[in-house]
Amino acid sequence: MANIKDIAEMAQVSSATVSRVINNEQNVKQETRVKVIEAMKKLNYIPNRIARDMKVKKTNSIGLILADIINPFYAETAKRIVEVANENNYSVFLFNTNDNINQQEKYIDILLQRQVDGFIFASAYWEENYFENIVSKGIPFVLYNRTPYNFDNYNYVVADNRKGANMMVEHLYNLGHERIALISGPDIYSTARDKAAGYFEAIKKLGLSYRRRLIMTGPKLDKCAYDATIKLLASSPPPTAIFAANDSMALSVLEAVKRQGLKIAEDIAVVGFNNIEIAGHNLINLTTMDQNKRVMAEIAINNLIGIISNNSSHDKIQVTVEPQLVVRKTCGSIS
Amino acid sequence: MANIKDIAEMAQVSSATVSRVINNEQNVKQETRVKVIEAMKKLNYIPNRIARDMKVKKTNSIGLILADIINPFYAETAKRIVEVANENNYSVFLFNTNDNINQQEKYIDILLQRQVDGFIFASAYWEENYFENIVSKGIPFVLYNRTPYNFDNYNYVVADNRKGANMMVEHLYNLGHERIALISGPDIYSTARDKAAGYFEAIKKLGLSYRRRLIMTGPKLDKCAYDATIKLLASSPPPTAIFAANDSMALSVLEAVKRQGLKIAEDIAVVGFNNIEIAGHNLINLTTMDQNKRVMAEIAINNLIGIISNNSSHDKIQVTVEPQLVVRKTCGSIS
DNA sequence: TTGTACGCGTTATCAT
DNA sequence: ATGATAACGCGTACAA
Repeated sequence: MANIKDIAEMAQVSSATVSRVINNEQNVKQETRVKVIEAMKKLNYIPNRIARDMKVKKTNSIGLILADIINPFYAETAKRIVEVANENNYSVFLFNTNDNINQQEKYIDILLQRQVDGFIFASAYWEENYFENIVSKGIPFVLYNRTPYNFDNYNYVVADNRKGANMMVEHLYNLGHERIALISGPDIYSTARDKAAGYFEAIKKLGLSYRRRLIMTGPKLDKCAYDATIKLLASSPPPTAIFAANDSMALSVLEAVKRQGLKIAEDIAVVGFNNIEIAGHNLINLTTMDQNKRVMAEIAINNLIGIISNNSSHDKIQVTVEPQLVVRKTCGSIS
Repeated sequence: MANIKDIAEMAQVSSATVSRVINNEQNVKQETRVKVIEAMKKLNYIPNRIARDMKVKKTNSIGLILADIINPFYAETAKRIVEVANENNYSVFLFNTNDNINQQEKYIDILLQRQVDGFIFASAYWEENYFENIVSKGIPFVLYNRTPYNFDNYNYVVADNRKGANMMVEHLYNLGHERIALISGPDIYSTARDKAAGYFEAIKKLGLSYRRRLIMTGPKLDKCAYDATIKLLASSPPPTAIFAANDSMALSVLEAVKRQGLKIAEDIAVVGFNNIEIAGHNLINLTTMDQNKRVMAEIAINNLIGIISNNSSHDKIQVTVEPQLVVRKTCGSIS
């Protein structure tokens, strides 16, 4: 592997000059520039980026830690984040916590050692205390989608889940539903908390009676959503609508409803949250809340890069994106 | 940011000793070890991994370049690759070519500069010449799923797409179909070529007549599959079965069939390839070929890591995994 | 068991 | 416009 000195030797210049042409600096004679470039070609030279990074103390790399890349919601945001990062000459390390609460801290440590310039967390738990640790190191990060319980001082890009859930319940109410069940993730996710809060808010606002029986939460999400649905359908009186806190869970709900021989929409309304791509498929037609993932992802990555380059950690990025109701067919229509 | 010297100073030892405790070497007195560890804690020390990497000439990082993380097929393999890599103390850089043929080479160059220890390519095009360039640099890589036209000397993990397609056509034939359409990606993907080859092989073997009209290929995949289906259904006589070269396309085919008011399975059989998770959903029930992505991904990453650590680039990893027919409902049943 | 000294491949400073 | 050289933070002989 040729290095900068080999090039210098072959081109009969100093390594400083070679460095100049590598970095496209202008103060170098055209003639010597071509000499150097030829030498680089001849030796198949590849600049050693980590040596450079060590010197300039910047790696142009970021860490993306997310909950589950299988979930289309995360896949869609990961795609956009990686794209925009690359366009700006950043590379991204991908980590997948698989919602395993112990991985997070380990991955952060690895990324810190690797000297990343910043983080995006799409995997935060409600109770988390080590973000302070990161800010104390002065390395910027933005929380995506989920937040820990105390995040007023952090950068974040989230959806207004409380409002979205509220709107969704109201939509179901307007369709004539009064027994609306909620199937949500566990409280360790801020998204689950906020959606539950919005749900209760709406229940109260609309004067619907609160039924503990209709609230299902659990850690295994998809698998849990299926089981929860079976239970709900067996209860009496059963709910007339089921609100799943995300589309992946809603898919499981649909599956359970069908398996029980009930007609979706007709016998029971089902709605989700996220608007993942498959939700719009005409074999699914899931009514859901769109989060504009593409825009959310862009805001997150662009601002992270902005903070990194300006080093102005003064202005916090705190964005709450309004979700939008997407009415399809699983919720049925006004009779 | 504290460095190894700061620790050495505070702990009243040499930096060499600090290095020893960082790397958990045994030849250091317990007493001094704790002194050092305390100093590290006190100064909130984080070892600078890129300085270490430069010294030892190994980064424990790999590059994963894939075609489209949105496609569940790639998402599912990416997840497993990242998981196994992490378990083995490797970090992975993720790049998404979005099937843009120009990105690939650029990303390879970036990864090379970043001194990755190896690559996994799940995005190769049929015509590609720069892999030789990488082998000449001695850095190992494995081709995943797709291959370029000349890959006998490379490591690869692929499915037997030819055989899989052949089996699928035969399955449809056994169900009574004789006009079987193929909707496939363009020939720049080895997977598309191989599936087409298997399709023709079966057509011939079964004595079915070849109809040019029934073969649709195109670059835009999903969108193209939808349009192709519309055309196929309008042709006369229309096919009685449509074989889509992957599940994502099959989903679009299903969508088009439904939109045309036809009954899936009853009026026309539809089958896919990949067995992505949603294919098993009981609102979809897509008949498809399972590729055992989890195992394929494990083979790829484990072997890559093996090659890296053994440095024995002698034994090539060349694995072709047998796909397995998964019969669900979109293909209909024997009447 | 510990310390000294050098090198990894760059960039940056200061000369010239 | 170019060169000499000192960092960057760490590992690793080699010596002690």
